[in-house]
Amino acid sequence: MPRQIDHEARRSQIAEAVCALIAERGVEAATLREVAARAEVSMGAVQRAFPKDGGMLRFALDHLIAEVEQRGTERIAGSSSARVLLTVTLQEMALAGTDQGAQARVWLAFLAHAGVRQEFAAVLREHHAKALDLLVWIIDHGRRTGEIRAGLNSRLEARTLHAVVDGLTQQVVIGTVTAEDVHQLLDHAVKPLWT
Amino acid sequence: MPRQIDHEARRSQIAEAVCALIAERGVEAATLREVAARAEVSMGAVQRAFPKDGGMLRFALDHLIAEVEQRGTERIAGSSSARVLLTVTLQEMALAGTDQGAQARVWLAFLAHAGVRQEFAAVLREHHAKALDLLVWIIDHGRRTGEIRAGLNSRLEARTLHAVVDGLTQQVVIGTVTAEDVHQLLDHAVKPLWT
Amino acid sequence: MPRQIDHEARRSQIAEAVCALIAERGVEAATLREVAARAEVSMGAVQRAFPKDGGMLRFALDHLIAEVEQRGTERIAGSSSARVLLTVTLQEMALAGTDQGAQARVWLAFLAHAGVRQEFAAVLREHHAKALDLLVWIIDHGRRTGEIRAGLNSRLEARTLHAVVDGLTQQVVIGTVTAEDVHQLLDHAVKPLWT
Amino acid sequence: MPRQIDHEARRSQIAEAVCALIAERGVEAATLREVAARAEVSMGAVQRAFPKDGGMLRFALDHLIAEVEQRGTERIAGSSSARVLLTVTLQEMALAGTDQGAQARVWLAFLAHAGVRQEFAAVLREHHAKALDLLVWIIDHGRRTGEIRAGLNSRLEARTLHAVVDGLTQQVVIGTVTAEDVHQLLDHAVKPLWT
DNA sequence: ACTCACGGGACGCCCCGTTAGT
DNA sequence: ACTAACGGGGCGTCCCGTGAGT
Repeated sequence: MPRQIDHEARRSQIAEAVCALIAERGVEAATLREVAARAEVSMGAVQRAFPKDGGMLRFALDHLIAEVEQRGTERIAGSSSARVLLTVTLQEMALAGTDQGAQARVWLAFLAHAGVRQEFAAVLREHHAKALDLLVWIIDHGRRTGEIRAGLNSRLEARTLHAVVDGLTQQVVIGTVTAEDVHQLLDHAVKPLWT
Repeated sequence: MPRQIDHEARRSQIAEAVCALIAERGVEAATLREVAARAEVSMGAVQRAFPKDGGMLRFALDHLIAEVEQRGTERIAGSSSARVLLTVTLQEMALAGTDQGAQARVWLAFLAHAGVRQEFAAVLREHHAKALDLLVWIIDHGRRTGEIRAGLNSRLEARTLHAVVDGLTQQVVIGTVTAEDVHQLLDHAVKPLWT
Repeated sequence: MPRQIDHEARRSQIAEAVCALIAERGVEAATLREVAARAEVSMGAVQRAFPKDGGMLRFALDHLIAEVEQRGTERIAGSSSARVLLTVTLQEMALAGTDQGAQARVWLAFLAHAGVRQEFAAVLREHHAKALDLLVWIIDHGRRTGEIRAGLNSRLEARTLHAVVDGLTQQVVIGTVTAEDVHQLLDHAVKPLWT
Repeated sequence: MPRQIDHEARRSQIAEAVCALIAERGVEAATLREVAARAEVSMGAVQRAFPKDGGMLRFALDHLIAEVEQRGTERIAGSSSARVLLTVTLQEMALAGTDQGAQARVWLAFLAHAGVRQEFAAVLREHHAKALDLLVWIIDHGRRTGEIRAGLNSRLEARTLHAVVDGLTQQVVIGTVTAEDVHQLLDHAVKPLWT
């Protein structure tokens, strides 16, 4: 079924274009024409890939999430230290890497979009839950390894940390923090957890 | 002098309409026509109030910020306890009140918009700085009153707390936390500060 | 009744403005606002002077015609030579004077307008008839003085000459003839008449 | 190739509509919307045919000129008699045919427009020169065939005749002459030329 | 008498998603 | 599979004539 593979690749290619467009000019700029031009593909091809217009945006969000998750997964691969796991995960979640400005902007764009379109909020909630679970798991893991203090509510800590990274993403976008600041602030935020 | 009009009131009225529209359908829905209809005003009146279209959005943001700031100011009026000051301020900053869902959505919309339009980012940065300074001041105040532990970097703490409230605003919008959750999480986040 | 006089002066002043506007930007530019601004008068004053908008244009046409006629009258005053009378009259009718470019343009504008608005055509017809009668009278006068050949149909000659000057006005406007050319062509056109 | 369209035909169709509109309500009535409606075409189609609005009017003028020229060419086809050539040509130039009232009005409208818009004046000048050359050629031809008297300045005669027809066009528009009058006047105007 | 503000209609333009015809 | 052409909705803008209020 070779066609299917091409199809998926095409969708990814388009999703990239969508994200690029959103990063540059906002969600509303992700129109059929613009996307086709940016992806260097014919308009017809885009429509074939995404019969419904909304589907395109939706897929782009999924694509973005997958991208972020994979990037995080890669960076923590092989680590068993809770400290490393937690630090790296939070950094990745904050989208504060020097090459992630666009991603952060796109993320925020989707977030705002979710305020207005239910289905996107649902996707975001799902991702949020997954990320939260990961943090909880890491904290629990740290407790087991002794790196993290016992006697704290791991879910509560995870939620707080998640809030921090989300807040930092915003600051990255408006430009009040640098990647370095983010690292420093995250270090400070997790400090109370270490034994 | 002919027909006298309170221009500022008119602008505020329009700004309200703009925010309502953004809350419901996003920044892009805040077109001249829609705004005029929503504000129950003629299109011509809107244009007279805001000769340049961009000015309207910009003013709406200023209006929103002023609204939020005033609401915060009112709620902390008369308090001298750092604990109360800090708690209330953070709650207000998080826009988590049960009647603030719309405000939170609008805020996020502007945030996303700022990712794409420099001038909005500047406004947001300015507000951010102001809020941060307020937090720093409160923390320092708490230190003076002995409510807050000495030996901590108040700016660092303030930045962290600010990040937390920003993150919580997001969660309010996508619907993963309730107002109550926010209060609880904020309490937890500030706990390390108290003596 | 001093008020009435002022009123008439005001109307003339406005008519001048109307003509200036038409000369520069066409009939459609003669709006209430533009006229008021150009005449350095308040909009209200213009409306008081011309309750109906159409009346303004109409008056301006009358004004223009009066202007042209007076100018012609002045230039032929005192002449009894048919040759002079005819030559000067034709020159004036052609609106080819070096300072009459604007007048010619306005004239053509009204002409075109008359193609679309009956009442203006009527005014123009009336003026046309008057001018024609004048030419006939001059020719007959010339015959009586012996300057002009007998045995020609004066009305026919007058109509032809009128057509010539009208055509020349057009050429003045589009810029294919100079004032000098006009004089030369008119001389040539009347040559067959002289004894 | 997708849907094939004869662009030139479309443009002509639109030009017709433009002329019809101008004939009825003046140049200013030739707006995108009106033209589209009159040509029974969508606004988008008009814009595709004439990306710049000004181009539409300009093309309409070219179209009108071509129409007039072609009509003249057809009527003189096959004639070698200078008398016929000249008479017919002048009649056509005067736009005095019973079915040419609209054309005459449109012509005048463009003429007035040219007083205000340089580029139209240029087109008109060009057409004027061409028509003049034709008249000169016919007169010279008549001299060669002996139909027209020698010893006259053909250019001067041509210019005079041109002025006459232009003037007659005006009179057609304001309604002071009939088609018959025009023929009679033209006959009279050319009489001096015949041997 | 004057002027600011008004409501609104129409303008040119942009560009959207779709369709029809290779 | 591709794309030119489509119909059209909606944008911001302009500015008109009118009227309410000094």
